[in-house]
Amino acid sequence: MNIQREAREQSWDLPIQTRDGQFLAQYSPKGLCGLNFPSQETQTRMANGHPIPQPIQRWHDQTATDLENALAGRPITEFPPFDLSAGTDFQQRVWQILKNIACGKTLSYGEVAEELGDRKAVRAVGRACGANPIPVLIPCHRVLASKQKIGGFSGGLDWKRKLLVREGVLLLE
DNA sequence: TCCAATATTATGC
DNA sequence: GCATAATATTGGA
Repeated sequence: MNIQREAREQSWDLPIQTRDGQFLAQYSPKGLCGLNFPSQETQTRMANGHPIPQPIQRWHDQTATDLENALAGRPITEFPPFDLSAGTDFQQRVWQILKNIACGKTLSYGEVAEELGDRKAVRAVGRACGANPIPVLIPCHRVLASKQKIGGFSGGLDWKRKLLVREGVLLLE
């Protein structure tokens, strides 16, 4: 694996208030690089007093709009730029596939693995999904286990169920 | 370089 | 249904 590690780049953390709580978006100079579910930590104000560059403010507006749509189960048409350079090649390949899953549709871990060309990499796919830095916008919640079973979710299974129900996806479990 | 851990899946009991 | 083996990738010792 060839991951070039640079000195810590500058980043900005900005909160997004939704009806489901306050999310926390993280930006690098290249784009959106992280999104956190509401928690005690995201309640604290992060971007207080720091100057926000104009492009990042624009990305953030887009992110906030997208997040509202995603939480409402509506399809997202336009994304802010993503900075996925923190992930490995394999992970970025998986995340790319996830972005292509239409709203209301689901894939199994095995199907994602087949898209990658290696049917046996199902387990690695699950691992890559768990490492997804931008849940909801990169719809890792649309990846289920076989037979429409829920599988797992890094942000908590309640979130996964809630998101899928709002998109009209029916689960077995 | 090796080893344990994983958001899996297919198979056998 | 539950236990188990097979399998790819990752991160840490």
